[in-house]
Amino acid sequence: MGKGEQTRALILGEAVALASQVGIEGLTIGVLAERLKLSKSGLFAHFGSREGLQLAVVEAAQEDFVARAIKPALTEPRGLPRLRRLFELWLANLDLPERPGGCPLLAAAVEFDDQPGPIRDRLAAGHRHLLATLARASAQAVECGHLAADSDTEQLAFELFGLVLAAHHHLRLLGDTTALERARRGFAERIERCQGPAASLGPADAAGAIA
Amino acid sequence: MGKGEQTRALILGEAVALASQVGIEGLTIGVLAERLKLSKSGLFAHFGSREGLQLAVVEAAQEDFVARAIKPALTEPRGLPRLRRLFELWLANLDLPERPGGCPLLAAAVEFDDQPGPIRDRLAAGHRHLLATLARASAQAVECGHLAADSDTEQLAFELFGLVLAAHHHLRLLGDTTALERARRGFAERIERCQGPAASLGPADAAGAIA
DNA sequence: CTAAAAATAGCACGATCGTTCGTTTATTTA
DNA sequence: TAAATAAACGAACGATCGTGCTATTTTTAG
Repeated sequence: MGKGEQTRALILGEAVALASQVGIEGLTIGVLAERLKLSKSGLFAHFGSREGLQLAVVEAAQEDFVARAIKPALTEPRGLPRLRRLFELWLANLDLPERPGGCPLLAAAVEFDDQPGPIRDRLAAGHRHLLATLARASAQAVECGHLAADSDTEQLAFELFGLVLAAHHHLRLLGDTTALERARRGFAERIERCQGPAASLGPADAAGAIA
Repeated sequence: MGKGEQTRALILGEAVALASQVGIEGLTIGVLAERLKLSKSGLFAHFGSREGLQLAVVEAAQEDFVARAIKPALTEPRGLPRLRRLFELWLANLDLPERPGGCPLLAAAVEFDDQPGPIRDRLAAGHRHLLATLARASAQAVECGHLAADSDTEQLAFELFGLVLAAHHHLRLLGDTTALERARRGFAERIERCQGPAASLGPADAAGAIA
């Protein structure tokens, strides 16, 4: 790795942290350069434009999320355990100490949801990817017999997304530390509903899936 | 109403619409003045500072939300009908034609959730108020026998919030027009869970509550 | 070790930001 | 209608924004 990519990565690390507080639109080349003790122009040269920086920040945050939440979840066995792990890691991502402002991607999604351009496109793509990952994990849980065969996995993914958003909202705006626990309860009870009387499992399988 | 308050209201109307697209932080006195064909300084005088403008915009948006969603819902009879109406009006508020950027309060909440100050305080207060309104409506539904006596109304309010947030997210970022329908399904099924086998209703009451 | 190349710094630009101030126009009051 | 008050304007300020240049330093390659 050349020196260029090295400092570029260093810049993006600080930029993602800063963006978690002030948002992607609040990111400023001057402030970022001052934090890193770089010159504005030196920093600027790495990205060619402000939008280039913003896009790079979004991509860095997305890669970080994949590395923190999605990839580790894949070590769990398919089905409910993996889905549960995914949800838990996702929640953990809302309150990282190195992200003082919460998840920068959620903030960016709200900031750019009505401003067409490459940033919005990238955010939407990542969003779709996460949604698909959730739905796939849910579908695998159905295949494994952990969830009822008639479960609507896309609806489930939608609602899990809602639980995380609500947790983020409550945690950050209200400082409500019970938010994460509420989200976990919502998850557990929502899953339970997919295992209702229609579920065609042996009791052993069902117990294993719940534990 | 003197001329001052009149134009002040006019300014805030345009400001709320603009803020729905660019956010509260994206609001600019210059741009706002140009849209209204006012001078920067003339507009500025109404609020004393940029933060004063931002705060006024938040308050105007909150009052508008109360007038659009909460107050009309109170015309419904207590209990489930009122809760249902509240949820429906809330969803309608996400996609108003005069708010091209969606709900400005949700956007503002994300923007300011980590920036202490009067704006954040005001947003948090409104948030708490809405949450309390949801929980109260749910509690009344329990009293009326529309929901099971052991329903956790605060947990319910939390999850309903999540459904709305998910709908907003999907609708605006992905342009997914099925998002509102997904939220409605989530609502219906979540309510159904509060009417489960533990519910001590006569069948007539239960049918009336569901219809 | 030296020359080519890459990375960073320094400086300046036009634009826009929020804000101040004095003036002018519009509105209300007497 | 005349005086008093309120509202809106116009110009300017210092600061900061993103960005384009040219130098200077640092890293890499031969």
